[in-house]
Amino acid sequence: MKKREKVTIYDISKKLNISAATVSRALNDNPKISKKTKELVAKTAAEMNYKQNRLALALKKGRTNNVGIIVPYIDRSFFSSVIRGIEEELTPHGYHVIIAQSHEEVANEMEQINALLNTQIDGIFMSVSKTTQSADHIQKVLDEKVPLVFFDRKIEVKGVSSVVLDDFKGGFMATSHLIQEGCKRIAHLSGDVNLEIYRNRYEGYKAALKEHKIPFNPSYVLQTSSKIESGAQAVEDLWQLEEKPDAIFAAGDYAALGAIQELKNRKINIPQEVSVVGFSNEPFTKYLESPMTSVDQTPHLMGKIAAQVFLEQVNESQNYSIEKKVVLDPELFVRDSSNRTTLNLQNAAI
Amino acid sequence: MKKREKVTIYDISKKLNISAATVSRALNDNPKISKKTKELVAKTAAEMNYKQNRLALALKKGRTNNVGIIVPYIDRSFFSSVIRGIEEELTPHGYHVIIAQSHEEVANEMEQINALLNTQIDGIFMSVSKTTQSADHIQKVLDEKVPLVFFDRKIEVKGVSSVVLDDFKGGFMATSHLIQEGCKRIAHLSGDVNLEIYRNRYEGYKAALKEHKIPFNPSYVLQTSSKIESGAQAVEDLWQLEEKPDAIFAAGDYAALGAIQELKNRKINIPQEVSVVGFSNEPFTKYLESPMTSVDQTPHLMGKIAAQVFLEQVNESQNYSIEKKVVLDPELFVRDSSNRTTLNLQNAAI
DNA sequence: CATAAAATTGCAATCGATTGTTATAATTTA
DNA sequence: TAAATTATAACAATCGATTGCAATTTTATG
Repeated sequence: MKKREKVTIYDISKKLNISAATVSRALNDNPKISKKTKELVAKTAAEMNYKQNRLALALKKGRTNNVGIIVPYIDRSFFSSVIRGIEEELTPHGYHVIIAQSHEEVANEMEQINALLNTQIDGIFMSVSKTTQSADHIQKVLDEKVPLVFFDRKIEVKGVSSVVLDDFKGGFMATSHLIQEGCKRIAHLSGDVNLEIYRNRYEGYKAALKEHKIPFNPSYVLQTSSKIESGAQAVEDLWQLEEKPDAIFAAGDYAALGAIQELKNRKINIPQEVSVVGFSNEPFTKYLESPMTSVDQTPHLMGKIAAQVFLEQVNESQNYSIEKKVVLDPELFVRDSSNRTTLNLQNAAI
Repeated sequence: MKKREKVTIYDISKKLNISAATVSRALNDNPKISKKTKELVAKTAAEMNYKQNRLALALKKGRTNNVGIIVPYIDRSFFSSVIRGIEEELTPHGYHVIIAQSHEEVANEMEQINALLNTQIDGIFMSVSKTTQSADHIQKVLDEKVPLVFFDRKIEVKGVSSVVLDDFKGGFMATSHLIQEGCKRIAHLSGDVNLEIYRNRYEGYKAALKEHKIPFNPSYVLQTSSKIESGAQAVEDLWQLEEKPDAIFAAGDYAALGAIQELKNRKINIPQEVSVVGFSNEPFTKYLESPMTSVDQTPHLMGKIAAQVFLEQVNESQNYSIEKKVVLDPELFVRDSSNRTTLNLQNAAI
């Protein structure tokens, strides 16, 4: 078993008795090289099965054509879809995508950032962890003049571009929808308020109530995690109240699912007695026997746009200080869990 | 806005009036360097915020500490879980994980392989696409002596390690379970027989029938895709038969879901009249109002083990020809869609 | 045919770190 | 105190490709 032996431009240059510089230029279609030489080099390179060593190129050019993506967990539907979007947008441009997980811990986030910076990536995409508060570690990225693009979860850092969902609007749409379906006492399961996205959904919820002159009742707002049990627990708590809610808008699909399960336990009809809307449009929502209404975050598109923002940034060459904020529109997928109107129509039709 | 200026060992060497070689050795704790110098260098490096350029290192050492993973789609639950497993196992060893998608096309698979080889990755993990037949492009990887590990979907290539599920056993377990639940006429939705995994599940199905002396009925076997509609269509077809099945074992969860939906359409009780078992244990299966029985492929573990196999391989230094075949045990998650026994107990209890 | 102009190609430095070999300084021994 | 050892550190080549500048060859012009 021979050792791996790679063919270099020097091997080609020796074989043809020309300089490596000429080989390099020929392969790069440099106008200073004659057609004959170019063809000869191309042919020989092919024969010798030459492959450009992109490592050497990267060292010389100072660009690796690798970008890093840091997310809490890669196997979460939302994140893997964003990653897919980024990969599909960047691959045609010759970039490779390196993924890293923070496991929702700032400490890991910092380590991953450092590790990525050491490998000389050309850019970083990230969605901050729940525990991220300060921007100190982010600053290091900026100090190295590495383009950074936040997606979905961001923190405010001057000079950093971001692509996020209009979570306020998402919350507003979801709540307005419930109001239009005739709900008056809408509870909200809010998710981790440490994250801006959840705060915005909450604000959207409040704004929708206000617009429709529905009084805001603080006891209808519970903070939940993204766990199913948390949603079930919330229903238990809510049902201790005198005035039970007639709708639940959860800032996450899992909490919404937990709520639905607990409501079913209590033999409460969905959506007639209580309508439920989730957030994220997780794949499972549409496969439920009675599918769940949810706000879609267009993750694939988010990834693609984040990639485009990055590309714009690297193409503006020297000026790395451009800051672009993209806000995507959410999309409400109305399904059985909140669809009183259509349901009535259906019933009427029967 | 100054240009990005990185600190190199030369900057340190100039500042301290020593050679770059000494700086390098000092940083690497080489015994030939005095303690004083080491401390001085370490201190200065920290002060100057020096970061080792792993690119230069990689060029010198011939190792990038990057590995590539090629999967059909990264946002499929199974694959993203495997990727997570690989990432978590390799990150502590200083490796970075580059991901690439084949979109189920050999052509893309080849391109991605070439692109990865050009970037000089240290290894490749892959799950072949449905359209992959020949091993020509795989051979290129071996020719370059790059360690390759197949996971889940593989093709037979000498010298390549693999980590797969015991799909035969999975099919056998699923079918045996149905038989134990009292089913006699078990249909099978087989998935793309071009892939070994589906052929194995099918074989497992047949073996279980045989073991329990249940006659094999070819008209109970339909080839489906991994689409929901495909499963629904299969039920339509099966219900044309004289003797309707009393159970369905689908080689994929989506086909199983489609089957369940169509059965419900036809007001057929699950599991009493027809029991259903899927394969993959997709997240949605357990969130269905009546959760679906499915065979779990332990993707996270599969990723971790694939990573371990890779690590063993690179540590065996020169000998790249070791070939390791790991076969993981599937796990059957019995849920409502096939659980007649417990259901009866429950009913009895009421 | 000589010379200027244009077209090709080669030389050598560079990117940043590593490492075998050699040189210098410090320490020990006679 | 001089010679022999040993401990430190410097030199220079290397990994593979790129590129400014110089050199050479070819073609054009007078």
